[in-house]
Amino acid sequence: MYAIIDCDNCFVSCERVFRPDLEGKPVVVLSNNDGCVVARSNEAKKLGIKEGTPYFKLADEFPGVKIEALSSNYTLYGDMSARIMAIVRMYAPRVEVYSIDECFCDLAGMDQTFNLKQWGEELAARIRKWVGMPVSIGIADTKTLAKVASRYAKTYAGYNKCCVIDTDSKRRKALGAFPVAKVWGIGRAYDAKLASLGVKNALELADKPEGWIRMLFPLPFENTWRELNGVSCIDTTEVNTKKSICTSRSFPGMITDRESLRTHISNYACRCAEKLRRQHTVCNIVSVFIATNWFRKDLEWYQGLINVTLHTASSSTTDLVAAASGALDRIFREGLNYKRAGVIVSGITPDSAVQLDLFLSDEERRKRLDSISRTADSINRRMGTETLVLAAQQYPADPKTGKAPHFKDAILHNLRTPCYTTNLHDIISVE
DNA sequence: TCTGGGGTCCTAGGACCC
DNA sequence: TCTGGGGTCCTAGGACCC
Repeated sequence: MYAIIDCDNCFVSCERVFRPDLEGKPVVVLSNNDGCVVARSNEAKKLGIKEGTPYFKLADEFPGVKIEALSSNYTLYGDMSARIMAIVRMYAPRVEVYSIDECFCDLAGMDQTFNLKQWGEELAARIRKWVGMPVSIGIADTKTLAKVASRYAKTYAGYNKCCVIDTDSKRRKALGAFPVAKVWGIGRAYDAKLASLGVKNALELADKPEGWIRMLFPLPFENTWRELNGVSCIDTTEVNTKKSICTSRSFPGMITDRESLRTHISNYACRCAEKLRRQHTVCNIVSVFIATNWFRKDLEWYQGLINVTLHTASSSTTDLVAAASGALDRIFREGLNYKRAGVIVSGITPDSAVQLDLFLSDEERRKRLDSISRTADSINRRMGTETLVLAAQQYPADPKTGKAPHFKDAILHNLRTPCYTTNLHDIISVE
């Protein structure tokens, strides 16, 4: 059996823990640059606010409605998430953190010893009490069915935050009332195709013969179909080393000059290098992309993407920044208004097994990797991010203050809330 | 004026090899 | 009229997830 523990409206709920005045109100949390809605409270969902709605359109679409909007505060959400996962680990031996707001537990063996319904209700109550986060728990034979169960737990108060699907009759009943579009692994495109084939609910899909699935759908879809029929086939082993790492941003305004773009790209490459080192890996492909504003139909649309192969796999900031900077020059076009850029690293392998560069001694490589990047990592960990940066990462100084702005300030967060749990200055005082 | 960021896997098609 | 068979690698793009 598997359990999924899923936070209810995660980002909004994190904010409400420290802002109880937001209870019962329509609340949304916004993406970077306060761009669009990424999380909604139940009240906001009820109003009909869709995920992904641009913030600037909210006022037009909902005139006269008071909607509380907040910038996203990932430091807060990450810390709350870690606390929740720590509690889950007290309740189950094998926990797979699937995303910031949900995790799977492999309950093999526990189903004989525990009353799973009671176990889930207790866990949900404990998380609510200790962290303040409402969670919904689904338990079933497969992850896909557990997801179905968790949605029932979320929707109907009668389940007391935990729904268990442990018999075939319960499975059929649950799937029969479940729209196929809400099944984990079925998105817009598959839903449209299934609708055209006359399949509306999850049970109708589960009851189709295997040959029908194989003929009409690609491989991964078959796993979803199996899981709906109670055959577990979505891997449970947690993948903790990523196969590709991306750092990208949209700019609050538009950028036309190459050197500003280079500063941003250098910062993205640096972030990628840090992420590589954190998972003890190196990469040998560095990709850079730049793009103009897709939404501005009045301006020329351009997207440039290029891959650069490194002679020696590396996670060194200097190597990656140099590669990304050179790549930028090959795709940059004069006279355009750039809105978005990013760096992707791939070809990722463990840093213990690096193919040596013919022209670089092992000692030299180690020196580069360890002495510079690792030292910078430890200084930045101790003194705060961006205490030590490459000159290439430095933004031009503000003429008024004489200080160079930080990378993390290049994004708008006008509605940001405090880092209640991770910054001493932000701790709430109660009078 | 203002439209996010970070991942996974699979497939189709083209260039090239023998 | 009729133009093989079997690979690899790369790129671009599409599907999905959060």
